Parts: sequence; C-alpha cells; structure tokens
Amino acid sequence: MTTFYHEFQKVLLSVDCIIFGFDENKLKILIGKRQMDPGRGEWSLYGGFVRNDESLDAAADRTLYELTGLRHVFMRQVGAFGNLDRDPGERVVSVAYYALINVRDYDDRLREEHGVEWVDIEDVPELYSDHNEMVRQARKLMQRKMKTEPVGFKLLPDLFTLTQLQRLYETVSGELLDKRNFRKRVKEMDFIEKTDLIDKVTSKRGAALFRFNKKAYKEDPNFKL
Amino acid sequence: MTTFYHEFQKVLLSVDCIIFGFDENKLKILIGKRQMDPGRGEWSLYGGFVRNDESLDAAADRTLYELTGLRHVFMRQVGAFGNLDRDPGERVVSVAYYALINVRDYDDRLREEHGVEWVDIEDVPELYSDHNEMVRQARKLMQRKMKTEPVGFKLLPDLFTLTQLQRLYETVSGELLDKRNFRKRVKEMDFIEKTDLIDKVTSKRGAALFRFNKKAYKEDPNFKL
DNA sequence: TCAAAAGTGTTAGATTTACACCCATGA
DNA sequence: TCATGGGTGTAAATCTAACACTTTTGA
Repeated sequence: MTTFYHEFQKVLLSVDCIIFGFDENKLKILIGKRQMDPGRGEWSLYGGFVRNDESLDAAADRTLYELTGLRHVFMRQVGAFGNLDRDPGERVVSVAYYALINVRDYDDRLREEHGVEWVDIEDVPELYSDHNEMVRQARKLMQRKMKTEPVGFKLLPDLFTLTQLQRLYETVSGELLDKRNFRKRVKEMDFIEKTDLIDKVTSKRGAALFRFNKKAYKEDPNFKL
Repeated sequence: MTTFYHEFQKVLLSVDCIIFGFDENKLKILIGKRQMDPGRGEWSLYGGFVRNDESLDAAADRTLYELTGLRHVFMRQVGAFGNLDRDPGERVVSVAYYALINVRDYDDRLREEHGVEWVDIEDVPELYSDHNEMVRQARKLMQRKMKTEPVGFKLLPDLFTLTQLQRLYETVSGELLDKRNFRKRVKEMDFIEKTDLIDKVTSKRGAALFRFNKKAYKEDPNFKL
C-alpha cells in the first residue's frame, strides 16, 4: 500500500463507553476499577483501543460486546477527547460513545467477572483522566435525545407500565411530571401500545403493560414527551 | 517517558474545518480544491494533521488560523469520523470542527492565496471522502446551537440591523419569520442593544443599528429566537 | 380496613401565530 | 411621486400547566 502521509505523526486511539441503565428508578452507568497501568485501581469507564482494521463505531460495538455480550445496542458518539495531558501514560486520543441498555439484558455474573458496577449517575465518583467530563457530555446528549426521539424504551423491558415510563423520564430530565398530563401525551402516541397484559408485581391493583411499536412509530413519528 | 501501550496500533489523526459565513443573505462555507494526493483536485474542506504536541482543539484552532489568519474564533467539535475507507490513501481518522466567522474578517486576498471559496451551503458540490457528511452534521449542530445560544452574532458585523439579523435566522432555520413577532422577541432581549447609529446603505429611510452586548447577556442569559 | 399505586378531565394561564398599515427617503 | 425597506400592536388560537378524587386489591 502506498503511504501518502509518511511525514505525519500517529496517535493511539481508544474508545470509552458510557453505558446507561435504568434500575430502581435510578439512572445508572457502568464503571469499574482500572485493571491496567497507568491509573490502576482508579474508577474508570470501560474502554479499549481502536484497531487498524475497524471503524470507530465498530470499535465501540466490539468494546461494548466484550463487556456485556450484547450486540445491536443503541450507541451514539459523544465526541473525541484529545487534550495532551488526558492520559498520564502516553498520548491517547479517545472517542467516547454512550449506550442505552436494559439492565436485565446484562447478566450479573458476567458483569462481576468484568469487575464493573452499576452506579447511580448522581453518585459517580471521581474517575480516571477526563472520564467525568465524558460522562457529563454523554448525559447531556442522552437527555436531549430522549426528549426528541423514542430511545427511552431501550432502557426499559419490552413491556412496561406507564408509571415506569414516567419515572424514567422524570429521572432523566430531573423534574417531576404530572401524571395526568404525562398519560395524556402518551395516549396521543399510537406507537406506545397498551397490551392486555397486567403487571401485578409493583402494585396490588395491577397496571396495564405497554410496549413500544417501532413499526408504528416509523409510520407516524410524532414523538414528544 | 515510559511507554505503556506499546502493543497497540496508532493512527493518523486530522482535523477538518467547516467554516460558516453569512453573506448576501446566504449561509456559506469555505471549500477548496484539494492540493495533495490522494484526491488532488477534488473539492474538499480545509484540514490538517494533528501534531503530537497539541490538543485536538488546538489543532483545529491552528488549522483555522493557517487558513484565515483569525484567532479566538467560535469553534465547536462536530465529531470523529473513522470509517475504514474514508481516506483512499491510508487510514486517517478525522475530527471535524465547525467555526462561525464574519466573512468581512477574512481578507479576500488571503482567501484566494489559499485557493478556497465561499459557496452557498445549498450548492455544496460533491466533496472529497466523507466531507459532505461532516458538513451535514456541522450544519445541524450549528442550527441547533443558534436556536438556543446567541452565537449568530458571530456571523454578522458588530453592528447590524434587525432585518439583517432576521434574514440570518431565516436562512439558517430555513423558514420565513414574521417581522413583528421577530422584533417583539428581540425587544425582550436586553442584550441586543439599539445604538443611535443608522445604517443608510441598505435602505433609503435608514435602519437602526444594533449590537450584541456580551456582558449584558451573561448577566441575564435568556436567549430565544 | 387500610395503605399503595392505577387510572381519569377540566380549566386558567401562557405562549404562539396571524395579520396591515404608515413612515422616511433617494432615485 | 413612487418604490423600497423600516417600523409598529392586537386578537384568536394553540399549547401548557395546575389540579383531586375514585378504584382495586394484597397485606
């Protein structure tokens, strides 16, 4: 292969994943103690280096798969982080991605094997390098995305109650929502379908279970929550 | 310096700039014919390689400075572009940045020396590699930013008329605005100050010139257009 | 029987949109 | 004198936000 840019310097490229989950009415992310130098033992996002035979998106997918065993997960790029001093080892530029998963899809045994934990986004400790900044930006992007596109369902089981959905939106946006107004808006979105199944776990009376109909959404994408 | 990550592959990193200007009621960007192989002669964004002694942001600033001689320009990262086939030469990952400048600040002679031209965003030709996609994303981010933060002024002279401002917002958003409603909203933003200067160039009657007061904005940042 | 969550409509207030005419001036 | 762009207020319509009680059932 011809080399065109031989006079220019190359850098190490990594990806770091901000993996969001929703559990116990809390928005959480996965972090673990760093298992390599430099920074061994510090809290950190899960990441990996980009190979020369994969795109950035593919590197992010692979990294997430290594950690969770999950494929076809909703992921979006947060951005590239390239301050000179960001890695105490040598220069590494990192591209952050956020992912939305249903915590139930991530096997707890596998999680423990990788030494990562779900921590409340409100209680994230000081992280390695610039990872706190990555989390901040990821959270902001994710908040904005959730307002305008129906991606919140990726954080919930396939079947969910309206109260679960409301709690999710309240937690992510950080403000309490009016139950009646919330349900009114849900009712206007035909792609949030009521099933005839009843959830009897979280309430005595039982609550109707709903599901997100992706196909119906594509036909009439008028999301607003 | 200790090398920690010796076993991992490095990649070439570049930055590409989407430089927006507003002139003749058109939103424009700077593009030029590529002057190096591969892709010599194709229309392209202006870019450069990231050095090992500068951050990504610094590389973007430097690249913009090389082209325009301007410093302290409003720039924001668009994102990292890392498809395997994006550069026909060898693998290059590029981080795109968009910038907002006042076209009058860019000396036309200097512009010609660099062989770049202002082209209407609506008439951008096919560009080298994935540059059209970068432009698309940059435009979207810039549109969103302009709705919620007072960055549009960076595309205008220090003194501007309300009609100029309205045309700018119409062009960027792609929809016509009602003159009275527009002015009503401007009036509510105290940081858009009326001066006692009159522009007699664009109208016979003369139009009041306004300026953006950054300090006043910081004290009461209630921007909405 | 009572605690706990599910479910359901209406109204006031705020925001947004639509709309038309007179003014000043240079050509 | 007339063509051009500058400048101004009101009212209808839409959207948003506030609000309280009844139902079901497991413990």
